[in-house]
This record gives sequence, C-alpha cells and structure tokens, in this order.
Amino acid sequence: METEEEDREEQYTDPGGQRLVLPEDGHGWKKYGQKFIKKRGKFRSYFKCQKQNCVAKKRVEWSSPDDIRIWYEGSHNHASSTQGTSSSAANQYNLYAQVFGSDQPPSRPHDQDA
DNA sequence: AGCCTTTGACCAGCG
DNA sequence: TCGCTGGTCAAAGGC
Repeated sequence: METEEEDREEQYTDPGGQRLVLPEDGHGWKKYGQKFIKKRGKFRSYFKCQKQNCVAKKRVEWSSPDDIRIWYEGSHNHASSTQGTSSSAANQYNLYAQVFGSDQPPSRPHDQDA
C-alpha cells in the first residue's frame, strides 16, 4: 500500500571494515552515532533526518552484513525525497520497517543477559 | 567549500 | 549506592 519500496543500495562502513548495504528510503539521513549492543552482540547505528522540520530517526542494527535490522522512529515532516508518484507514506506515525523480513519492533521485549 | 563520516566522552535511567 | 548500558552530542578528518 503506502509502502514505497525504493530498493536502492547505500553503502555504509562497518566498524569491522565491512560494507553494509542499506535500502534507501528516499530520505536524507545523517549518521550521528554508532554503538555496540553487548546485550545483543550486535552493532547499532543511529541516523537522524537531515530536515530540521523532520524529527524522524532511523536505527540500524546488524550482526552481519547479511543480517541487518532497520527501524524508524518518529514521523517525517516532509514527503519523501523520492518524488512520490502517488501519495507517499512519509507522514505515517511510528513505524518500523522490516527490510529483511518480519521482525520485532523497537521495543525491547526483554534484555536477555549476554 | 561543503558535506558527510567516524570516534570518544558524557549523561541519564534502571537494576 | 553503585555499575552498567544505551543514547546523544561534539569535534575532527576526509572526499
């Protein structure tokens, strides 16, 4: 439906020196931090929308270039950069996108000690 | 020149 | 009370 699946591949550098391929959402994201979640044994990157009116945030968690998890937090104040031929789903509220299949929301069900 | 990326440190909240 | 983690910000460097 409103799922604008722009399958573009963006490359980000992994602390290990690898290249991660993230699907472009049609927005400009600015990376503002990266941390290693010991509780999960995975890396987590923090992205923020470049628009000042945009308070949307993007988070990427991955343990391997083949196992990446991405979810969005907040909502966009402007339509997707990718000219929405039709109505873009950029005005949705909290939504977490599962690019690599279905998974869990941003909420941590429980922190299993590592 | 501008823009983006990366790392470290700091802070806060919670157990 | 302390420790720990997670999250954000800042600065610098590079292209």
